Amino acid sequence: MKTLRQMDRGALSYALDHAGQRTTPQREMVFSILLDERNHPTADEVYTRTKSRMPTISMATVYNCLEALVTCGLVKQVNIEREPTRYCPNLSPHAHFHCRETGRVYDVPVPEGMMKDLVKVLPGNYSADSVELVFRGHLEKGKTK
Amino acid sequence: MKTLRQMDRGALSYALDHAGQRTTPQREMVFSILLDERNHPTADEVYTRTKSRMPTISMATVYNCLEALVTCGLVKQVNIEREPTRYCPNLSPHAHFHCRETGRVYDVPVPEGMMKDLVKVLPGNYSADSVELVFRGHLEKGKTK
DNA sequence: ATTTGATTTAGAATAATTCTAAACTATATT
DNA sequence: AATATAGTTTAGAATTATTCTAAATCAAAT
Repeated sequence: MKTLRQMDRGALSYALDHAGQRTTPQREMVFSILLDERNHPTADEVYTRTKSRMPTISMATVYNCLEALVTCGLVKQVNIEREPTRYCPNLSPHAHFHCRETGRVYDVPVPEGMMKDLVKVLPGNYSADSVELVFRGHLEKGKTK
Repeated sequence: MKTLRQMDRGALSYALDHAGQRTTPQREMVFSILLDERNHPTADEVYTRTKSRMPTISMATVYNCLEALVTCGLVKQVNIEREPTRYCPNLSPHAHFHCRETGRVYDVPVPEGMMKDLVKVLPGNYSADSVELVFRGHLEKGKTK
């Protein structure tokens, strides 16, 4: 895919505008890159991919764009151990699985309502607005995914 | 508490030995510091506290000791967002709650077997050896803890 | 047409962590 | 007990992801 679909473009402009931010070619491109290959790239990987289509973009701009996308809620940051932050445009509730062998991160869909149920383990005076569930391990041979 | 309790000392020596590592004054001190105040200190905080009782210790040694404790299974690393790694000597299954206001991290005990149940959301070819559950939010006024 | 404010950019700065190599310590071996 | 061996500690340098800075660019509003 070379460019943002109309639907995604609309969602992007709407979300950015809602957060008081402008829609720019760089932000569109970075968002497009994230949607294009949803393998939880790092900022550096996003930079490399973006640069191939928009050679003048800088690393700082990639960070700026990613931050803008996170701020306006279209992208989630995924931090695993001390590794570089990864970026994930999957907005539906899900967990993450981190393969120790390949280092890859996979989305794991969770049953409807599970994330909300988890919050119930918290004592009454704890109020959570985000729940993060990360598994670490390895993929059994045979299936790669 | 000024020094390691006999029980903890034994557990430490046993665990280190089991991992092919020696029991040293520095490792004992760092372990003692972690057990003493269980508020998920960063390496830097551990360094400061340790230095007050063992002024010649170096930062590198603190990192070495923490790594040794993690390797031999007595301490867990807790990574929240991009903040410095924190260290937690609580070995029973628990979740973490990260207060956005104070930055503090709290242990949240979870019901028996819950962590194991969570693994069931994974597809068959995913094999997890660790489960991490982190809540983020704030503490309601009134109770501080 | 001009002002204003946001965005992009390159490069410098920051900060947590890891690495390096020398000094030290403890254990094992003679 | 003396020596060799291997693990540990130490200070400081190196690394690296990320943030900061200030100038240049751009777009919207007056």
